[in-house]
Amino acid sequence: MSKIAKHSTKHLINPYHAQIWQTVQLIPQGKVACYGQIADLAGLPGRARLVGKALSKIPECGWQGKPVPWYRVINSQGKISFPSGSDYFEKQKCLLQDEQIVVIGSRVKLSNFQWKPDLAELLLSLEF
DNA sequence: ACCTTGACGGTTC
DNA sequence: GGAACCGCCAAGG
Repeated sequence: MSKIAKHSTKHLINPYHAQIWQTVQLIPQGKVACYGQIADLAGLPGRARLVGKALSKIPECGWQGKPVPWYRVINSQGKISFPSGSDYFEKQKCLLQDEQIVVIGSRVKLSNFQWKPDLAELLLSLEF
């Protein structure tokens, strides 16, 4: 019986990650958000690095039936965090440009494209 | 239980 | 701009 408990623990969804995935799903298309911004909105202030971790572990099929737009998350300097030239870098850049977001080099102008949710919007969509 | 790693952030120079 | 430095703290070894 102890065998069963051990086995199931390993496959539980990490609640921090789930919360982050859910928050990332709120970023509207055509907008971007910073790692730290997502951490704050997800109720995990100061844990930007955890957001990166969570994004790297998004399930193949998305979360709760919806895709997680990981590519809309960039760092606080407005830059894509992958090393320029890497596969992920190029992929993220393409996906952003597909949404009419202007990417120069590795930079997006936050003053033009950063998502700024208002209070009402958050209260309606967040369930925690 | 201890140590290292990070898709980060802010401060400073 | 950008590079160095430090704070942060969950995850994985």
